[in-house]
Amino acid sequence: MHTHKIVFPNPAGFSLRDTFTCGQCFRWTERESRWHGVVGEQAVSVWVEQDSLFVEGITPPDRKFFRTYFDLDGDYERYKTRISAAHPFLHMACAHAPGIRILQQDGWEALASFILSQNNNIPRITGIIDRLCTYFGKPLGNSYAFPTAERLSGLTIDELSPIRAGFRAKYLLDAARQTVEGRINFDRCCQGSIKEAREELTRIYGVGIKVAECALLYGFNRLEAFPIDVWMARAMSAHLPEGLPKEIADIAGVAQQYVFHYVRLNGSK
DNA sequence: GGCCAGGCTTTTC
DNA sequence: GAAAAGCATGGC
Repeated sequence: MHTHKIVFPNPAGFSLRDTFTCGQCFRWTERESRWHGVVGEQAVSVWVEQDSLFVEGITPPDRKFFRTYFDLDGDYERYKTRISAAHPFLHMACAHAPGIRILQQDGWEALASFILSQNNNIPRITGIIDRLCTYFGKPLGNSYAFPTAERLSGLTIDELSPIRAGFRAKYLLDAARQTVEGRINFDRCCQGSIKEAREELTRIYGVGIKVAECALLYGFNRLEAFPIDVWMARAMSAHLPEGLPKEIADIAGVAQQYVFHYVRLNGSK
């Protein structure tokens, strides 16, 4: 089958595995040393060879889109330097930080995904989202797009039951309906103050601070968002009881990702 | 079988 | 207001 391929210089230390499995996204799987996923309506495979990052699809992958998606213009060396300097514990977390980059995912997809993440574990979240896409997403060859808010907004709880989301189904439907009705201002999530952005999202039934912060960090390019889940809460009380140093408030989300990864691997001690 | 998982809403004190 | 219960599901 004929395919199209684009190539980027691979950023130093960038790890697809760490980036895709660190809990920020749920739709990438590894097969035969390549990562397969759907972004928007593009089903692609991605891999690293020597110093190059390849993105391949049936249709030509949009170069600018993927440059943004992988945050290839983000200076992660600079982020690590600043975060390391802010606190000894952060210095250690950075020293163990693998090549994670914060993906710039679609806002609606990130919002919906993290609504489904609450009081749940990553393997099961992945399963629910996989079923959600298979049942309700637009078919794309062998895979499916993430379903639109429009599609989901017309469903009932019963119709959503095959995805086995449990009590989260009603939250997802409220998010879809409010989005379609124009009650959630996505521009404000991207460009308003972080407080305004939070208010915009927590208007949704079932969206609290944690889910809002995740959606903002992963889906709305807000690096200052700082999600605190049970893992982060343990790490913060053990190592940063005074809170995150304010001089890195603008990149708190990046620090969060390194700490989250560190404590999941090593425990909070 | 109890506990936990990238929590939030509702109820109760 | 703070604390606890209830919520669906599945892996361990």
